[in-house]
Amino acid sequence: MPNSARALSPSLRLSDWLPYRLFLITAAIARPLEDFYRETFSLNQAGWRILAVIAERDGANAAEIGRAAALDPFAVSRGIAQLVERGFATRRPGRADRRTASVAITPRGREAFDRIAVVGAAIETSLLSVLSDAERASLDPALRKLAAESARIDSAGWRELVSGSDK
Amino acid sequence: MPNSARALSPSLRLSDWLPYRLFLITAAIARPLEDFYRETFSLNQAGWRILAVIAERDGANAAEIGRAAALDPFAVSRGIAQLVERGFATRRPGRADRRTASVAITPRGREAFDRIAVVGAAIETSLLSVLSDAERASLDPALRKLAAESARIDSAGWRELVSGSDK
DNA sequence: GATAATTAATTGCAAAACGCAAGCGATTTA
DNA sequence: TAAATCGCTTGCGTTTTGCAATTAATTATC
Repeated sequence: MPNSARALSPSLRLSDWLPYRLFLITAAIARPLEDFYRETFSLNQAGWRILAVIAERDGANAAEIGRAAALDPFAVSRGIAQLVERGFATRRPGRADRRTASVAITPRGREAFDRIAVVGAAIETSLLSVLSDAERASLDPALRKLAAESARIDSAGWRELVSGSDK
Repeated sequence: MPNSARALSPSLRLSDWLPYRLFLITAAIARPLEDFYRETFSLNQAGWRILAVIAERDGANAAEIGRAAALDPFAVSRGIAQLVERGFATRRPGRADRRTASVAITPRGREAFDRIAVVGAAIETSLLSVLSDAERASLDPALRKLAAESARIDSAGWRELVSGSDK
């Protein structure tokens, strides 16, 4: 293949581009859920994500939360402050290393999480209901691989992508 | 099934929850690309998304751009302003209806798009390379269906999700 | 075992992004 | 032709972000 073909059009066909398609789906899903927890509990996205993390991993520290919720340390710190303010979480110094924060969910926080989770579960059910069994079955491992590869891409940074033909 | 079972634990297992998994992948992919176009062309997310839309659909108006890029009219208007300021696009009144804006990409804008598209294409290639042929084949229709269903969920709003067992 | 270096997390502040009311032509409807 | 509507933009107050600097705790060095 003459390389002029590529030079003429790297031509991302936007509507076919995988990251774009994932983005549109993710954005459409997130919107109604966000409306719900904002109106109902005055939580912002970071607050909700952190709440969800500590609902599953009670007592996590800020670094763990950040990793699980894709938030930088600043956002985590502010998000925790919001949850504490709402009475949804408590923050105490970690047992072993007192530089770390141990963030625990409160009963009120658990209650809020459960109510948001109902909506979240309904969204997931709706989504899965339009897929065939075969699609559902192959989606899981595919997403698992995509998660691993996207994490690699993220940590490697764009320079790796732009320099020579990788791999 | 006694409804107490459900009341006890709607228990979203966060790490298995489809919207969460999609979100993590999308966020990880978006980060390095955003770093690239921010550092290289001083574009923000909205600017890049609009640029990508007009690269494919030259002369689109604000409403079309908004739909394709998941942006509200305010964000579209400001994003266009940013592109015009950078010399990447021009804004003129529409031919038929002069209330609408016709946004065209300039040669400089095309050039910037092509350079960003190279990085974007590399990301996609990387992602697809970790999937088997079978996974790649079933991913496309699955995402198509998920896109349709997520759009429906979005436009219906959260009230539909929380009220009675839907469908 | 004092001191320097590193780490985890937070705070303060300036810059950027956002939400929304109001505005302005252009067009459609009555 | 007057009123209503539409497509888009602007202004402005609020919120969110990004980052430097800070604090407190821990680890490494001599």
